[in-house]
Amino acid sequence: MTQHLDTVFAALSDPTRRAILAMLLEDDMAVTDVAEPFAMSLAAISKHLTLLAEAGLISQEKRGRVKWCKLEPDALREASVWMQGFGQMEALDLDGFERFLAAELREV
Amino acid sequence: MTQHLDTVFAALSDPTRRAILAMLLEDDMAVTDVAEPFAMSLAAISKHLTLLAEAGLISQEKRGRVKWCKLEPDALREASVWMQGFGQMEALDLDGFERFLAAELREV
DNA sequence: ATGATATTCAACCATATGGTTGACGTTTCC
DNA sequence: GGAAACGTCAACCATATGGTTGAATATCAT
Repeated sequence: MTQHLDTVFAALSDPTRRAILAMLLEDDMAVTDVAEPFAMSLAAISKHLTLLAEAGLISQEKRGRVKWCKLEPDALREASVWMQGFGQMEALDLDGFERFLAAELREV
Repeated sequence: MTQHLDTVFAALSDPTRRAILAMLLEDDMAVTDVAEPFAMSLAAISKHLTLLAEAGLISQEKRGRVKWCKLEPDALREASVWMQGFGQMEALDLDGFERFLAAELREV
């Protein structure tokens, strides 16, 4: 599990990859279309996409000669949970965290 | 802003650094005490701490010959906000977080 | 069949990262 | 003053990362 966090956070640490994720938020895209706005080679983008897929942040499905890239937002959840823990807890106070969560969930 | 996100996510991508952050959740610590549970040199831990400080995730204050390290959880907020942008975050999983944190600390 | 399109592969390069060791400057204590 | 504790610095090493280019592989269209 912590190894998975390694790859997720490493994937998020590059601005190109974060921009790609933001683009995929709008719609699924082919590799070539993902690459279009960037000032770098298609091969470089292809590598970035492979990395994102290995981190589970996107999935790729090949239909014909086109490989479609799809955002997988659930992969961010584990990392988000990890971070939320630091944001809300003053000390290692799981009771307090639990109370916070209960309140948070009631609001939804 | 995106440059700051680069350094925050990169800092979080290393398991040693995440373990250090988890330790600092409990209390402020001196560099030597942070290093104690790890099977690596003090110099290596010192470098990790420098990186965490540069990312704003911790602050360091020298009092006498001891340098105290303090968690700065607010630094995670920008990154957390970015991730929330991908929405569809399901309810936080408290049990999962608790298990994860225990595992993270055990790994040291 | 030919040619264009979509994507990856392989080799290469420069730089960053994570670790080591040993020497070094400070601060504390006796 | 001298020794021990705290921490960093500098040099070094191996590997990872982010990029390039050119060739290769599939697929589609004519």
